[in-house]
Amino acid sequence: MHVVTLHLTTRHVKILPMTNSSPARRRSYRGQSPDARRAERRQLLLQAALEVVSSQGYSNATVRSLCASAGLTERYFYESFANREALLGELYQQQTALLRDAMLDAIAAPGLSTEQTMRTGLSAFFETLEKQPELARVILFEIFGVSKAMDTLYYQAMEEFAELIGELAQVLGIAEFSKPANDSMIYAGLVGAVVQMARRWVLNGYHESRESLIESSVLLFTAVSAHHQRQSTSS
Amino acid sequence: MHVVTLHLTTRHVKILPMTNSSPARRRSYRGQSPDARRAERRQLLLQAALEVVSSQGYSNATVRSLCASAGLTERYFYESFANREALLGELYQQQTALLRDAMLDAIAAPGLSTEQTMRTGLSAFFETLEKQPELARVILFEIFGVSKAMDTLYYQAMEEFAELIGELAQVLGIAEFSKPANDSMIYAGLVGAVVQMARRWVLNGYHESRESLIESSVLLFTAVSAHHQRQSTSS
DNA sequence: GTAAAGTGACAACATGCATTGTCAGAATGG
DNA sequence: CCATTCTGACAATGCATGTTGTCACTTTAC
Repeated sequence: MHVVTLHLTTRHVKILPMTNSSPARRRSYRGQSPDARRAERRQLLLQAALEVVSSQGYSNATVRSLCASAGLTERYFYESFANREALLGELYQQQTALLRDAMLDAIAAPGLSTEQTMRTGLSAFFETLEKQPELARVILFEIFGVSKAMDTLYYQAMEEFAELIGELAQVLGIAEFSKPANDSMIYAGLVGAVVQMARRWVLNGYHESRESLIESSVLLFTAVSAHHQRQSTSS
Repeated sequence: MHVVTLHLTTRHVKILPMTNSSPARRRSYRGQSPDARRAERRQLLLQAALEVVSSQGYSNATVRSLCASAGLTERYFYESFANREALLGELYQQQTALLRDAMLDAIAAPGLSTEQTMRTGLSAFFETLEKQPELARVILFEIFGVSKAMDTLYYQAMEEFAELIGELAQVLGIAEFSKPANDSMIYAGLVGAVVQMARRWVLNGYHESRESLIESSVLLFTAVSAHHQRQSTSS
């Protein structure tokens, strides 16, 4: 349903060692094929990661605790993931995709004005964070300082959101600011602003109303948009 | 020289065990008093932390590596800091204070207009980050995910910067936005925007010119400021 | 000169963790 | 029924680290 595609296809698939002599046929178990069982275990681990990381933090999300939460043993962890970091990366990309798709689906509605598009997208952003607090914690807080690879994932995600805003700006006809300023830098700044608002919101236990958050963030966007229009008409 | 004072006086001072029977007189060494030597070692450790953390990351800043970089042994580490985290916290607050004071000193110049104040403060911000890349790495990147306490320090610092902007906004007469929006939330957003721009800048190896960064961030501030003035005059 | 404080190198201990390996028992297919 | 696969519990290994302790040596004070 969404337009922008991501390049996040680095799934870890372990090649099972299999001797050629004995075919080692794979059985179905509990009425499920081997692949189905494996996929189910993988999902259990991802769900456990969401729970443990969002509640205990990344550093406490040890392989043991993750497996305990998933009701599985360590062996099945390494069946689906090369290591702890791989699971966390997968989790982050999964949750980021959820948030992104929610926003893209929201602004895909036809016939929206410029401000309506901003408001709809930002509304979906904050609504997702409010209704899925575990997602919020993972995306906004627990991703940091895990590893270089995870940091890279985070900055890529920020850049993607900034690029998305840039594309929208072009479509909506508010791109290209005055020369000394840098368009993509401004989009990055807007993303940083909204994310910082969201962090503050979550950190305060969602004390403010979602409406307030939406209005505050829309104000930033409209201010920048209006500022641009004034500049281009006055020159 | 700066106005805003921080409440960061949680220095760790270890009480040396001292038997009452033998006075255990403390000697001067290498022409320095015991306190001077201790202070020097403490500074060596802070300097080492800046170097190691900015270049190797926090997780690689082990007690051993920190001591090796400082040319001291583990004993002197625990003489000045209760643990690894204490040193990191001290380092972060030290570097944050450097950045904050640079900005406060810059905008303390008398007779600045609203936009000049914004530009001067932001200019000092980016200039400090450019001329002290180790400070930039520690403040913008390596602080994350270290511990709950460090996260709290970070969010406090962000909040302080937001409050500073709020105070400036009041002095400059651009405070109080329309009701549904939240003033302090908008200030927090502006801080998040500038910080995100700075991260992107550092991450790209300071590829863009500092001027470009300043203009982009000033544009955000002036856009919000102008938007506010239009709103208050039109109502 | 000498006793005590200061120093530096490094061992020792405890801990926690990722990752791999073992093994007995349960479930399956034929 | 029975060989094989699958599963779960958990031991074993290896590694890195924080933190404390030891000890020989150096410098100071008197």
